Amino acid sequence: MSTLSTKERILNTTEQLIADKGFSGISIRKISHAAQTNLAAINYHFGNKQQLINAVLERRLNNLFDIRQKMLNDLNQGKKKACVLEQVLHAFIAPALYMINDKNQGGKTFMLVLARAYAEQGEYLHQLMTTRYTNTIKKFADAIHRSVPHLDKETVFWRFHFIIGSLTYAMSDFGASSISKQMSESDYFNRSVDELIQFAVQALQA
Amino acid sequence: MSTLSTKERILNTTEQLIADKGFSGISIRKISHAAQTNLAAINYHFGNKQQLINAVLERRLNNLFDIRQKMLNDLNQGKKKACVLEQVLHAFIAPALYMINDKNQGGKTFMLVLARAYAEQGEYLHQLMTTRYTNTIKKFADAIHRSVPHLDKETVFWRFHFIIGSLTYAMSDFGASSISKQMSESDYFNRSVDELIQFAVQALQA
DNA sequence: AATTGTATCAAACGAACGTTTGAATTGCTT
DNA sequence: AAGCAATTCAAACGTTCGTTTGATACAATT
Repeated sequence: MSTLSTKERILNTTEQLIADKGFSGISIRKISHAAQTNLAAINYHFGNKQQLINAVLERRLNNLFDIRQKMLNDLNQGKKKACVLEQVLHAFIAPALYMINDKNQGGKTFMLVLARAYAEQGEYLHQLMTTRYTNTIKKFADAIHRSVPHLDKETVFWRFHFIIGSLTYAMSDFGASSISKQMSESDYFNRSVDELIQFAVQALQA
Repeated sequence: MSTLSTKERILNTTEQLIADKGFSGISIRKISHAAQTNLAAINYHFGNKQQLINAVLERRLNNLFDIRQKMLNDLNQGKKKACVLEQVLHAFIAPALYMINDKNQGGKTFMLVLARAYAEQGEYLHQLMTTRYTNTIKKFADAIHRSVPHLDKETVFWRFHFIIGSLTYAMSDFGASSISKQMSESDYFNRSVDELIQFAVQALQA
């Protein structure tokens, strides 16, 4: 427990509090108390509140997009032309949903954080997508288009957009886990990945 | 302008401010000032801040679900057995997106409010869906299932869920309107409705 | 005209907020 | 052991927040 540095403890605690209470439900006072540190420690380590929030988001997003990029690269390694739609979508969707099972990191917690961030930190996320992660996103859009060449580029763009929406919404529900309590949690995850990918495949194959 | 009652002015102003700044960006001080009324008037008319927010959400949602229910009823009137998937989805999706063009009401504004509410007022929305609007939602799920009887009920449930996610995400983007500025606004809306419905149809027809 | 209920207003309340400051404490290097 | 930088801490700053209060203005009814 206490092997974690103060900085890491603040990051983890902030992530958990955002997941529980939302961005509007946190304060650096609550965070510092829950992280068992001092009020000023947050400003010392992160500057101010917004920079702390940014750090929480970027820590996980960097990891998520790294994994996505890696999985897409592995797909393209064998054949450069042919792209199986199902595999491309899997490389995009699965890392997001499987972060949840990563017990070492608070993956499930971050799913809720990310879903909330789409509404409450939209500007900052949009900025990230159009700068740091834009290359990866473009590569995925290209790969999808290559796998369904009969669709025009604009339609692919729209549907990829809708799929991202479905994924975001699904992630949000995982945190809330408001439906179908009859399954075990891991069954629910696996089923979600399959259903979401099948959903996306069906939506893209006209 | 001033023909509106103070109560209506407060509702409209609150809606606009939430769309602009998010739920965490509003205060009853800012609202009362922007609505050109007094601080205490809000508590007088609505009780407290949360009840004001609830009133903003319910005013539009009641209208939205009324229209959805009506359109579904019109579909079922002719034939009771056969349901065309495309029409059912249209009855669900179109009212949400066409609220945007309703200039009399601040439809477009509310789209942003609703998208934000999914993340920031999740508990209250979920409560609304499982109480006041549950009948309408069930009827849509049934109608969809009847139109794709070859899919098992659980798959339909999942995919309907994903479609709601896509719709929510799309609505959120309308407010932000961050993409494809080349089209006119109404063209963009109409294109969105068509693309989203086609997307949903494709996703549901295995 | 007097009365009654509705609506608006300025003022004040305590609480919680983000940030800053300067002193204490720790951990590492010399 | 001394010195130095990195870290932690208690305390305070000014601001903003939601809510309450009691007085005032308005409208409708008797």
